Amino acid sequence: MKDKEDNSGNEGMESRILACAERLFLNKGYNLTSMTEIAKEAGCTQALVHYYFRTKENLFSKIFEGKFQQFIDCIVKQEDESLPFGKLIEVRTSRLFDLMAANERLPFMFLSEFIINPDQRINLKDNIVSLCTEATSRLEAKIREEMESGRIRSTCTMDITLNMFSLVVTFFVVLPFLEEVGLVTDANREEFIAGRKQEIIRTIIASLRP
Amino acid sequence: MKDKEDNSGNEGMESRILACAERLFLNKGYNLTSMTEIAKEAGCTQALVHYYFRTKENLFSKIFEGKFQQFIDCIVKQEDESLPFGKLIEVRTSRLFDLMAANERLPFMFLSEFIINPDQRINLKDNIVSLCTEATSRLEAKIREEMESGRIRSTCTMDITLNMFSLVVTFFVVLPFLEEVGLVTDANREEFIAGRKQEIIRTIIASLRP
DNA sequence: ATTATCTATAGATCTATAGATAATGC
DNA sequence: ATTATCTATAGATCTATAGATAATGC
Repeated sequence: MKDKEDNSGNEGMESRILACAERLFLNKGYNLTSMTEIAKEAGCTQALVHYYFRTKENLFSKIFEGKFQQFIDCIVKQEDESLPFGKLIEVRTSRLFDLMAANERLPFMFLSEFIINPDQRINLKDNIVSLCTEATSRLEAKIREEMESGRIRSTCTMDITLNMFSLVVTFFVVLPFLEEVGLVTDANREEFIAGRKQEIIRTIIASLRP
Repeated sequence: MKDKEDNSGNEGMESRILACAERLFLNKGYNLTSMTEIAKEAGCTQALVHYYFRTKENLFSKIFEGKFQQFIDCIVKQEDESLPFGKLIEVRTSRLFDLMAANERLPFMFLSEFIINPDQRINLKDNIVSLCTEATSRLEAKIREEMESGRIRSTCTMDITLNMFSLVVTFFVVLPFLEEVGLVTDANREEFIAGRKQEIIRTIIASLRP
């Protein structure tokens, strides 16, 4: 009865706190966000935030792990294996791109929390390994097959995966810069993002031709 | 007489402090590094750090701007314009890659300081714009020429630049993960990095074929 | 009764500065 | 004399907790 986790309406302080904490952690990372600030945003006392989540660590973990799971689920989702190779790459890239578009601050959260404090906080190492294995294993066989039949140039799964990841994620990390600098405006934003998505897919596929 | 900035030997507390601060800021970002910690590492009192640099902000700016300038100088360096297009892309990518290899924590410093606090601290916007303009302008004409003569597929400077930047920078951001997870070890590290460098160049060039 | 919320406060930091003392260069 | 260094401390935060009070469900 306690874990409603509803979030949908304006029901209850607990979800208000969670929502505010999520937004703040995503925008400023763990260390720059204070319990006091979360409380102020949620409209309650800072003691109440501790009442619900005991420690800051706790609150952060809850949010981070939720986001991470969501990320995994999306990536690992079973795709149609019968698709031709090019289409498969396209579907996968497209899905990663959309996920990032819906969570633009996610990479920043990862960087600021996981890379800075490798030892500390969350132990997602195993999670990450299995994610990578899962994400690449089904691709691996297909890639080998394509290479052997000469339909793509010689390369490896790691490189293809890194290329996909690099192109998609960096775009969203760089986007705020482009906006601040005026290269992307409110008017052309949607179009710019859609265009870049197509270009990334085109780049990956074109780069694989023999 | 005061700004020796020698750094080479073990001469003087001031350079010791600068060196320690640089290392700490690069590894943990501005907010996670305290003056106390810098002092402790440098082997002096925290008051002394203030004596030399007055404020933390000051100390950080000095280091950050130095790094940024170094970055600009390296990117913008005049290359041989007479090189064939493919070679030019290769030289440019290679140079960016080597710069990153020599400053693996740089992207992190950028992210943690510039993206989190866009308004705050350093006003590098103009610097960045002129860097981008400078970096792409000389390429622009060449790209148009290649496209018109059909030697590369239809694309634009922005996309090529983003591709280069994404592939190179993300690799170094991801590298610590790959190490932690065991995919890259001390034994294969050098080889892995060199291999990835070649693959990135190959990817960019291959993706441009008509 | 139990659950949700507040006030108040202890205990850690951290930045910055004032003021004392040691080292150095004329 | 000037420059480099230290000790001590003021003043801001911040996390976490204790203890009081208001709201809610039987």
